[in-house]
Amino acid sequence: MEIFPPFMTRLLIVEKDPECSFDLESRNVERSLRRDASENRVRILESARSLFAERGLGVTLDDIAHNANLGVGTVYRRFPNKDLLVQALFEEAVLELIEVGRHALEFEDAWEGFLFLLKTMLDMETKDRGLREVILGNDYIEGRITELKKEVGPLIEEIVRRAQDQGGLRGDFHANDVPVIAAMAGAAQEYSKSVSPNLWKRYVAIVLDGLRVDRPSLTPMSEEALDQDQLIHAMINWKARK
Amino acid sequence: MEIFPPFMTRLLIVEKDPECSFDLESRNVERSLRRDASENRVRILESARSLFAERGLGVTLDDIAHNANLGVGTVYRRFPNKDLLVQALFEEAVLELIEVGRHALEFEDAWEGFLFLLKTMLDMETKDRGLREVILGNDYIEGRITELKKEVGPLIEEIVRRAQDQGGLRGDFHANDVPVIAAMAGAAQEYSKSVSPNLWKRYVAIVLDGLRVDRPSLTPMSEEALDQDQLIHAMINWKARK
DNA sequence: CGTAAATGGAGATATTCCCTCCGTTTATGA
DNA sequence: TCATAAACGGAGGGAATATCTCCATTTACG
Repeated sequence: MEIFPPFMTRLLIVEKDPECSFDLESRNVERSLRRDASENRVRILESARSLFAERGLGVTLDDIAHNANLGVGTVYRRFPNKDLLVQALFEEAVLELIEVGRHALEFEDAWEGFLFLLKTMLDMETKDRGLREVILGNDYIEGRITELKKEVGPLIEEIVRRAQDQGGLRGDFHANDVPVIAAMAGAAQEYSKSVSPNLWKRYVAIVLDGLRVDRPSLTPMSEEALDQDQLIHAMINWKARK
Repeated sequence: MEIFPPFMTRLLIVEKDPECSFDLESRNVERSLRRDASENRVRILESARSLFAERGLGVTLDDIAHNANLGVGTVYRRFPNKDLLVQALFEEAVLELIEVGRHALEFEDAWEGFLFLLKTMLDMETKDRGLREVILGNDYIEGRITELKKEVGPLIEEIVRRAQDQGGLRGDFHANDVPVIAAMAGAAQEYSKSVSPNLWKRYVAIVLDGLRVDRPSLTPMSEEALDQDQLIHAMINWKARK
């Protein structure tokens, strides 16, 4: 009687071994899974991406399964725990963040570089609550993402130093202020997103005016403040929670 | 700035019957409760005040009971639901907020008045997470507190207008920006409180520099930025959650 | 002291989350 | 085409958490 080991072995490598997973192309993954399984894996990732972005890492694998019109068993078979799913989804985003930092260093005008960094970073982190939690927090990301995150700090330090040396950025600013500012922008976003999804930019403009040395003039704010009605709805929709 | 000044006597007024409670003197309430019951009521309120301040309105009545070394039954007998407890505790604080607004209007220098308002308000709201949730949100406060909150808005509008007329505050600022800024300060506080409880002031200083027209110089920041180690611990202690 | 008031906290009820198990369906290569 | 391993769905067990009640006991006080 014949046995069919190729299936088993390849599957095990692709699914379980954290060392190798990064070297594998998605094509390999698709080949080693049955067609339906491979398609469903993609649907899981898409479902997770959108739910994480909208509601943060707190969403359950059950939520993700239902959102993808799949049974929970299917999701748990593919991603035995949330860490693996988070890693699969956010590694790329963190890499992109590093790229953003590198690019910010290439600006001739260091203040412009700093601006680029902050705005791009905050844009990514306000649009995607999951990413924000990955960057600012410590849950579900043991392993590779934690390592990648360590590369971001020194880049920001360098960007900040350049901007200060050239006299654009106030001297008492510190690279470690960046994550706190990201947390603040995130809070503005969470508070107002139901009525004005880009309102956070208004407050970033204010903060940037507070960071600029000898600013020539006030930055015009692109977003209008909330009106009375919007504020009331923001209050109602806002959930504080733990 | 005292958040809960002549505390117990006022709170004891509000016992059970919403219709007639305001006619009762605190002495009557004390007389109508047995001595031990009356003492325990105070202990419940103290326990709730400290837990709400620390962890927000999400704490359970069971938590509050245990923290007060009382049985949960005792707490539920005195405050059948959380709304009543929240109302008993925070009505006073909201009244004080209104007082702060009125006082801010008395400054000759309207920018100084605005400064007083924002700093005092944020100080209260960062020290007391429960108060922050009462002000920014809508849960547990149906009734009198909701009514009181409506008085705050117009005061802020007046303060903002004065400060803009006198040329200190940028013209595109809006009274409705204040709660969003409070949410941001709260986020900074939640993010860093475990390692640097006053760090939020650093970011308020930056924001204020961004709000001031023709600022003479940058405001010196009273708080140092987090160092590497503190940032790591802030990340670890930070819980995103819903 | 007698009695009504007050107490404590076990536990009923409900919800939510995590994850497994297994009967059924499906893809696939022989 | 068909046998078979892979994959699927989702009911449901178990753990955690919250809310609120009940009542046997204890306590204050006229």
